[in-house]
Amino acid sequence: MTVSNKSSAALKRKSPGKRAYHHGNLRRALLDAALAMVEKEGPRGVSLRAVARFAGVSPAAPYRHFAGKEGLLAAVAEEGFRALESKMRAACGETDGLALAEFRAIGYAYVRFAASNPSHFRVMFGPEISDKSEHPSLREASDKASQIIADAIAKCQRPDLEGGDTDPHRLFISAWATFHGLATLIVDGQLSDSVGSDAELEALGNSVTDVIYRGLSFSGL
Amino acid sequence: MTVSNKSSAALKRKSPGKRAYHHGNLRRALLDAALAMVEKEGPRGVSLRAVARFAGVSPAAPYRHFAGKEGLLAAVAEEGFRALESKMRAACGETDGLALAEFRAIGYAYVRFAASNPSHFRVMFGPEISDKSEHPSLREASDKASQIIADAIAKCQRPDLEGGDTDPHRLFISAWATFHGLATLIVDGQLSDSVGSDAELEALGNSVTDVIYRGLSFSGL
DNA sequence: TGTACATCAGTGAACGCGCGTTCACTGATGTAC
DNA sequence: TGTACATCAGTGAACGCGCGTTCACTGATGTAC
Repeated sequence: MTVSNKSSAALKRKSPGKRAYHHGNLRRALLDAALAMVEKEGPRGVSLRAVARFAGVSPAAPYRHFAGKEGLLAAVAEEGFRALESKMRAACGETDGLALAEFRAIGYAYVRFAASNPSHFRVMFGPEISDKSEHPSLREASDKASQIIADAIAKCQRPDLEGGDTDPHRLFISAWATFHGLATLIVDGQLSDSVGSDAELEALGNSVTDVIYRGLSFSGL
Repeated sequence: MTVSNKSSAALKRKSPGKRAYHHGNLRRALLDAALAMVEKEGPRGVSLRAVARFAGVSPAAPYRHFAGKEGLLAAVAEEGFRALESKMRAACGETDGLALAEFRAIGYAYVRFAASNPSHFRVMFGPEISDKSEHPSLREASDKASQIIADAIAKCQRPDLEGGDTDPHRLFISAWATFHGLATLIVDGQLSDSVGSDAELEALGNSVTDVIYRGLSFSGL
């Protein structure tokens, strides 16, 4: 996280003690700093000045890389959605390819992503970015991540089963809501009594994913 | 919401045009103002000065009624938990008393509360109140509300069924996470495409509650 | 290889602003006699 | 019923602060010749 991201070229040029005028990879450093501050204060507590200070740079420097405060947060969120997408894809790939296994892997990946990256998660779903449509690449990243869940549901579809709601969009939302709810409760610390360890998180994640999968099994899936 | 809460005695005393030195029910007015501002800006965007301004009162006046900004927000949250509890109880009371019906009624009441009172919901679960244990009456209100869900789950318990996780606490969390997830997605506007109308909200609420109930039916409930 | 120069990524001072909280105060209220 | 007075719920000015953003600037970089 706080690893120096200076290019090796930059490292060769400078003696390590001396502060460089050019940072090397300020954009990356600002994103990391923003994440660190979200962790401490929550998304609304982030100030651009503090992020710059944290990165060891003047208050005006971030404007070379982002349109402003909201631009920085949108970039953080976008990065988060991309990471979430790749985690879900990876989890999917580790299964035997059965629809059920994929579904469970995706749900658990979603929850684990939130638990391991609470700052990202908060920015991704928080109210700080007032209008996502003003950040098209963010919107795109977010859509691609949702699509994975929707696809997994579609893949589970078994029209031979009966009973319950069969509207695929509502079933998608049911699944998403469950993953998202557990993720949110964890990130907001509402379950700190119940998820002290990784093992407990896993037990809980599996249990919840089980329940929702079984619920969906009745609904034409 | 913005109804005047002056006591009738106060109204008798003053001609309506004249600004009273004493407000009459400033505490109530400040809570309402805070809610209105959360609606617009999110919980972190609330400022005590703006709340006072909104209530037509000087910046120092709120300190007669609350310890400070966090005190005000804690009072808002506490009020929210009490309202949620009473909604869930009322919804429960309208059923025929069967465990299943109660469970569904409670879940739907939870989601509808969030959809109708997004400001309250955000403050109740947001990170603004850094440490709930510093506000004992808030904690108490929150615990009483959770207990209703936990009790409903316990009432559903049917030890004759087999399969799946049977830890009651994890099952409680599964149910809560699902209700909470749907509520959160709605409040954060993630589902604005899907829940334009009350009818759609009801369909979705029922669908999700169904899914989770059916999932739980497999788990010793 | 050396040099002139355009471009880029920073600086740091300054702007106007709204914030939370404290303070001495004052006007209204209600109660004891 | 009238009045003195304690209490209460407000006022408004002031404090020090950190914020987002703009601005003219300067030092570093890399490229063309």
